[in-house]
Amino acid sequence: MTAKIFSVEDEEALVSLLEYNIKASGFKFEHSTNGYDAMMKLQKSNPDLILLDWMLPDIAGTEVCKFVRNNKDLKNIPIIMLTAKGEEQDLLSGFEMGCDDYITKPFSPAELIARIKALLRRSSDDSKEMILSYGNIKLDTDSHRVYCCDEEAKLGPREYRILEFLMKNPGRVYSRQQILDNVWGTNVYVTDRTIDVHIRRLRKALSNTEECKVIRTIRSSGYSLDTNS
Amino acid sequence: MTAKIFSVEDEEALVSLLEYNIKASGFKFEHSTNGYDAMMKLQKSNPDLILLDWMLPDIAGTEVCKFVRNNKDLKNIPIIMLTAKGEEQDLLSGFEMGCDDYITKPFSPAELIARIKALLRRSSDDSKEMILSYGNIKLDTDSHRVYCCDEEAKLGPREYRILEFLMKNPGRVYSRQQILDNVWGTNVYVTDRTIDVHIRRLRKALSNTEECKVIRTIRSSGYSLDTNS
DNA sequence: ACGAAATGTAACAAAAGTGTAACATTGAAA
DNA sequence: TTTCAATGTTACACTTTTGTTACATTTCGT
Repeated sequence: MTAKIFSVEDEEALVSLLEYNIKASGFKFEHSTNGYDAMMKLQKSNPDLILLDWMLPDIAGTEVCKFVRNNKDLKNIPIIMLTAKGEEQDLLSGFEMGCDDYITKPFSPAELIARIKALLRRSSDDSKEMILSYGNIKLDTDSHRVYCCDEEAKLGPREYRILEFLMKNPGRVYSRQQILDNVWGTNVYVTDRTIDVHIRRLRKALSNTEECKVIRTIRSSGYSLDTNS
Repeated sequence: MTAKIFSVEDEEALVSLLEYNIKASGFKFEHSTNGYDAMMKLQKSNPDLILLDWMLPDIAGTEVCKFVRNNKDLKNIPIIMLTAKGEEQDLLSGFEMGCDDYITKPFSPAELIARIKALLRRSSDDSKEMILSYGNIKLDTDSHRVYCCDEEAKLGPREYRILEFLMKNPGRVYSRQQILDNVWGTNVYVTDRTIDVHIRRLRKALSNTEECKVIRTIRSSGYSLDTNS
């Protein structure tokens, strides 16, 4: 039952850090030092989670990611990408490629382990493709499409992630800080007001009918997916 | 309630910078200028977070880190290490030692504070969802909704927090000062009479039926959640 | 019953929180 | 390159909440 983590990473020092911490947390550990080797080994290994460095000596992380997502045996394995600091632009392409989370180097093992556990938890109780739904809203995590009263709603990536996050616990109130931590990631400096604006955009996109107004404002606390009472 | 930050740092100028910014952000501040002193003081201090310079006059930061991690009372305290720029090697050893985050000198106070807050948030993740109930009153901390005789009661944020506080110990009498400290926070100066007004508003919002009148006044002592005798 | 202290009530102004639109920036696509 | 979509920030309007004050009412000891 112990999960297996597969890392694709060329920096030797980092590999031993990863191996040490991952094993210390009770997971199995395997790894490749380059992309082609990874693609070869992954088939046999069939791990529960992949740690993927975005900059590999041979090919880009995107390629490995694409390979995994196009392989029917591997496509549902969660991927955490490791990026160098300041390469924020990689993040979006990474998420578009189908990565589930990211972490910037250098990072704290505690945070990495926390993210690994979070992802494993998520992927174990989600069956591969999942359709979250609440009221008249449906969100397909597989195709990243959102339907509102049977019409497709067009959301930007950020709005999509916010909605996905809120839909995991309908009714629950999340503070702006919690939304930031979960959608943007920790150690990202963004004004609280930014969330208001994205909530506004989300509401606008989900305003086909009155029935669709499902984002509640809880003054001085945050937002939740709920009837507006 | 306010977190205590313990810094281990020998550069005097940096200490005052730290002290100023940390206090300005509402945290308590303590510090040592060397490793041995720190190890002595930490036991008694029991802070919520440690800021640890990696280069100390007497011993290496690793030693202090190791000491903390091996001490059962201190082992769960998050540690942020301060390193000089470009000493990537330190980072790895630091993380192996169990540090939770790092920051390179020189750093911006804003970033430091942000990281401190992020770590504190993570370590005190008290997202316990529960439904408090007393008599005909139900309070759902998850959705921040309050029901009185099965109807939803609309409370302002302050009233909500007062009720939540009172509901944690039904029957117990709290003085106005205790309510102030717990709902408003310490170091806030507000007239006692303000509480009377909020209690009034709370009662008004919870006045569906006679059954709902559950806030008792204890003359010259305070209020409690209780049957009105 | 009387007076003093404590509490209830209502009204008001200030402060805080939120909604909204407009703008600047950035990266990706054409 | 230009163009466009996504994003984050800011400014302003608007609403709700909040704390204070003044006055009414209650409680309690004498």
